[in-house]
Amino acid sequence: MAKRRRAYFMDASYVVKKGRTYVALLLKGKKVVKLYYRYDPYFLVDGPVERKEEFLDIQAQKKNGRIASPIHVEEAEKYVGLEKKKLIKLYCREPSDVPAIKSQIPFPCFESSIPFVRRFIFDMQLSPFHVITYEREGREIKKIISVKEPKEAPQMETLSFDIETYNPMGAPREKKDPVIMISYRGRNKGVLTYKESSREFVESLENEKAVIERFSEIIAEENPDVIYGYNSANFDLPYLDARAKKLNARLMPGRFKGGMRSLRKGMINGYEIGGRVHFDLYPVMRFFGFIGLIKAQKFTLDAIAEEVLGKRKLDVKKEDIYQLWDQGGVDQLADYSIVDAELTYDLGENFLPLEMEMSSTAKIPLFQVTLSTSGQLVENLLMYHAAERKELIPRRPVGEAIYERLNAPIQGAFVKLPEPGIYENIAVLDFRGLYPSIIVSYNIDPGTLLEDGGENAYVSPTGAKFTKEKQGLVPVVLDYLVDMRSKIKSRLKTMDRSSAAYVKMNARSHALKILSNSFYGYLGYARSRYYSRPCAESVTAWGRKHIMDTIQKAEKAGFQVLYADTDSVFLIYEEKNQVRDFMNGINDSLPGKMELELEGFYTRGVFVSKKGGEARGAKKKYAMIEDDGRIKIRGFELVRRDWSDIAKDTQLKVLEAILKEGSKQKAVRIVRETIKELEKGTVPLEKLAIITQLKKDPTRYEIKSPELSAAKKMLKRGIPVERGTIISYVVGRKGASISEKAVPLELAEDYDVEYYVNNQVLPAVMKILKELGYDEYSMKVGGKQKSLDSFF
DNA sequence: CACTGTGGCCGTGGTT
DNA sequence: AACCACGGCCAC
Repeated sequence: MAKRRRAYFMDASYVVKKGRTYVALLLKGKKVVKLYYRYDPYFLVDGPVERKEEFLDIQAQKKNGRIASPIHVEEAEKYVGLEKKKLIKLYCREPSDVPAIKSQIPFPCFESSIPFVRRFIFDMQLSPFHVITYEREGREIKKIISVKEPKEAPQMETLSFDIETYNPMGAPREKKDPVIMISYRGRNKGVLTYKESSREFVESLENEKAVIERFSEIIAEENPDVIYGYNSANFDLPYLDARAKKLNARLMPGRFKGGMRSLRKGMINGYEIGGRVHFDLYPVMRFFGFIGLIKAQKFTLDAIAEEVLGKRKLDVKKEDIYQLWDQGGVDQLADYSIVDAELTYDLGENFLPLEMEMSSTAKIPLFQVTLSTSGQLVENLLMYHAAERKELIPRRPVGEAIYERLNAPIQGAFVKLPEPGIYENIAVLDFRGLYPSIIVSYNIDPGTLLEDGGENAYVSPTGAKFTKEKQGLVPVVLDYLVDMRSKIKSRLKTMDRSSAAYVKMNARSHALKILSNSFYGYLGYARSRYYSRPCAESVTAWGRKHIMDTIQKAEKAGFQVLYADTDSVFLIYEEKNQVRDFMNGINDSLPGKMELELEGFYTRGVFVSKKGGEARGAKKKYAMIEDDGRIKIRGFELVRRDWSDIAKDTQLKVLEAILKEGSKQKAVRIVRETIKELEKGTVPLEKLAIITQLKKDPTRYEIKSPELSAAKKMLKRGIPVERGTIISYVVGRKGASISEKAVPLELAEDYDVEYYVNNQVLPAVMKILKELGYDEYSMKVGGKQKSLDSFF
């Protein structure tokens, strides 16, 4: 007797039982359950449809020696561009049969490399965290009746954890060095260890094995849906796993007896916990840093917690941990450990709503979303909607095709050269979501691109034509995302900012923005299934056309156009209403979803010249002050992490003196004072650190550089350095070249005054002070400025 | 192997 | 001194 039930769809995996494939769905209703759905994997063949039965005779040998054959064949019809196409649909016994059978087929195969669980999500049109209504018999789902967006998000149970290890040699060795503490924070919080402590939150157990087993019990008691860690996929979980094996300890962090499994997903390492979501904050923070959502100098827990939460870790050095453990510092260590678990928990709670929205928007289960790149999110969403529209999903490019794409870059945006100087009354107009709005308005899609002819079409400045007859996949999906976001944004304005609903909707708005901003890049991404050079070229060509038209019209209307970059124009105005009238006029002439917006009015702004000298202005470098006193700074050294704080702080003070107070005397005084302090030799080393990431493995560099030289000094001291490590270095006094002088911050003892004056502070401020008529000499010896002309 | 795209600035160490 | 390649980070 079938029972009808409703539950949130949380995650899915698959199992093969008695030679048949079952999708295992993780569902959350009153309780969390795991139920099974019979579903056969399949793929498509572009071959002779009338002889489809012959494909059933294929016998393919798998890697494990077993023979695989298709179990069923049928005809399928799919759209390819604007045409319909007949294909052969071959069903297989289990997912691992697909590549084997495919390799025996002498015709083009499609949709064979889509992971089976994703395939199921597409075909059933599931969304993570949506509510499904289904009929079940025993542990089996017989039918999925509906998938609906719930009014309320599921209440997620969460738990964070962190481990401390004994580390007399610096880095702990998993064969020898024990786990000495495990801290956690969920509904309860605490620290597990095997020495005595006076802290009430510490639970002292008999030995390391008991600590690990007690941790398993705690997880079972708390029963979290999500387990947070910080770098836990690379360190904590593999380490715990290795120790548990060595000690023969029972480590069962999963549900339904699910184990742990390490997996590589592109460049990112993941560690799966069966039946729960392992949410490692570290790769997610890297991703958010990469797309500019968070701004952090480093991606350590300490740095991110400070940036995001305004909280710091306790001050215990990693290399001192074993000494604290040995020398009666268990209480101190426990305090340190529990703060780590709490910070990780707070970060997790902070980012969980956004990741859940990314998950349900991109149709990728949460664990996978935490390991996904922008390209994978867009690709998955497009495949999901391609399945919905019965469109054939294009294959991923391989080999030579990728290199061809990489070797043929696409012309990008237009940037207008600014005239250096100090200006007053600047208005900034910009196109809202320029590239997405172009894609939607001109129906740009690989499938709407017309080969030749075609009457009813948009013609791009490159000559490419896009039909107006049928809306393409990319424009449809993008239109939906952009439209939903604008609706959510207006709803948000009426909502109580502290409510759970607001947090969720705000996260969704963010998720939609991240996704929609990635579509253009994905069209030009060499490894994209939907790569299209004509499409990507048309997007930027239309972008250049619209911004240049706007500049031309602004000049015709009597404005001086100071600067423009991609989607924005900077005008010098006399009356604000003239700017608004001009903008309205432009908007009347724009097609579809395109819109020019007023970004803001600025009372004063600085544009500087390029380093090379001359009067040529520098692009992408300016500072402006708004009517309300807020300062907007772009491109200057002070927004870059690879400049020292002493240079950045001085540059900021100089800009403020000029923009806020209009006082060049004050600006000069600030520079002279900074130089004096540097010469005294009393500036703290932290203010002199230059932060740079090693993007390659340290052995693979062709050239010498200060950061590489500092990295080598770290390696010599046994501090690990690898691709991706972020190096902080100070230029010291010992050595001939700058590289030789570069010393990692933690080993630095002194600094080179000359370097910090001539290569850091002065270059940063002189660009600005040059616009006021000063030269370098006058900064150092306190002489008079070259020119007495006053700007203000 | 590689993190959606192109345009742009600039430091460092090297060559001419 | 002028110029270049490499490499990193930022604007959009």
